[in-house]
Amino acid sequence: MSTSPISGRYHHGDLRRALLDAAMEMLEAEGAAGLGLRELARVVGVSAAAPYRHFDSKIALLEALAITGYQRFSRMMGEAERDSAPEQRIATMGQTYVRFALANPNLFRLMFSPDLKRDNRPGLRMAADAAFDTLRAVTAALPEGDKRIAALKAWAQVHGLAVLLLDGQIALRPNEDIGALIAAVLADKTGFDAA
Amino acid sequence: MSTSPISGRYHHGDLRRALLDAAMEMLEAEGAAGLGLRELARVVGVSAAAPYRHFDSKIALLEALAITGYQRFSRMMGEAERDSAPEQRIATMGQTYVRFALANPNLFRLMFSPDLKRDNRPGLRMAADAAFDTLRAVTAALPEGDKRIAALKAWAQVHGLAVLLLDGQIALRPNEDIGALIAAVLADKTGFDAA
DNA sequence: GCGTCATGTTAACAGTGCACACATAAATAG
DNA sequence: CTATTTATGTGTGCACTGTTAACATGACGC
Repeated sequence: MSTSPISGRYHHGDLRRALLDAAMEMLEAEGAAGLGLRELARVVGVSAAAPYRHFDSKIALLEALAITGYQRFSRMMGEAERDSAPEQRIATMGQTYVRFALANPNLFRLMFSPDLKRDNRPGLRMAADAAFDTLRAVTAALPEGDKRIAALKAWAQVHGLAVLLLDGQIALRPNEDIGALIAAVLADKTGFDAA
Repeated sequence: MSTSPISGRYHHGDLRRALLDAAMEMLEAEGAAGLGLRELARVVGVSAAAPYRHFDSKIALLEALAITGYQRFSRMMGEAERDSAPEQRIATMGQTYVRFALANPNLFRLMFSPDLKRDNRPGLRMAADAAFDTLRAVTAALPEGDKRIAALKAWAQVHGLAVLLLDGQIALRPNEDIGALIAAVLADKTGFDAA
């Protein structure tokens, strides 16, 4: 926590930042459901109603967290895109996608939470669109054929892998390298035809 | 709702069933977070504490719902396996997987919820294992090569597709047939090599 | 009929999100 | 520099939640 409240003051100084920082920690520690506004206020050392001066509701707070999540995600994906040769681009970005999810499980879950999408405030939509634009840029690097299907397939593979790993559904072998696993799954050429 | 409480009686008759039925409806309507034990009791026409005679906690109730979810899922996947020629097996079961998710969004989400997995009661584990055993049986039908990777890839594809569709992340074209989309993604042979 | 026990009820506790009126201090106008 | 407006934090209260404990009811075996 980088904020120093200078305790005892009536006005906090930068409560919004302090709330966001503490909330992000609580989110990763307990999940979105375990993040309580009152507990959050308690942690930051402020009254229970104070957070409402900065966030309309709990969902608005979560939305702000999700937005910074999209920004981090976007930045990482952008770096992955720039730092990789065109042929490796998709593999590298796939790795980055899954690694981001594994590094920030609850933030990742929050970003894809339908509860947030429900009352779609524009801020979230914009951040999400910006992040996914980075993904869409990869479509160009896809092999020939139906690019939309190929893109969907790549996204589904990567996202499915991330979610299954997050939920502990995939049993990793002892000392197994996750990166190698991701690479193997992405590179696999098996097709499951209906004939 | 198939249960008739014969209103006015002190003892309900089959409260457990009534609770499960109503809870399943509420789950699909509102999601697991929106399912309240008190509201549930109110709907069934019973006091707020009554459900605790049949379920230790809210999480236990959700667990029971998830178990019947796994049973339905297992049954559908089993039928898909039996009713399909070996070459089409994977495609058909993939279709079934995604269709189940789309037909029971919140139940599907609940089944994969990490909150349930956290305090892993044996009943849930068994139901889940039984369901996934049906999936594991398909591994045999996979093409040659590293079967584990191919199985993981298939699972990730199908699960990712289901989750992305559920969360409204995939924009469907007007009048687009979901079945065709699933089939196209599954059949696609694009591999994303790292060289 | 009598007791036992499963299954209901009522009441209470601790916790939550949120809204209101009020207090304080920082910013701004004169 | 003072006066007033505005931003920000406090206190209190409401309606709701999950959960527990003590008590009531009635179904079932003797």
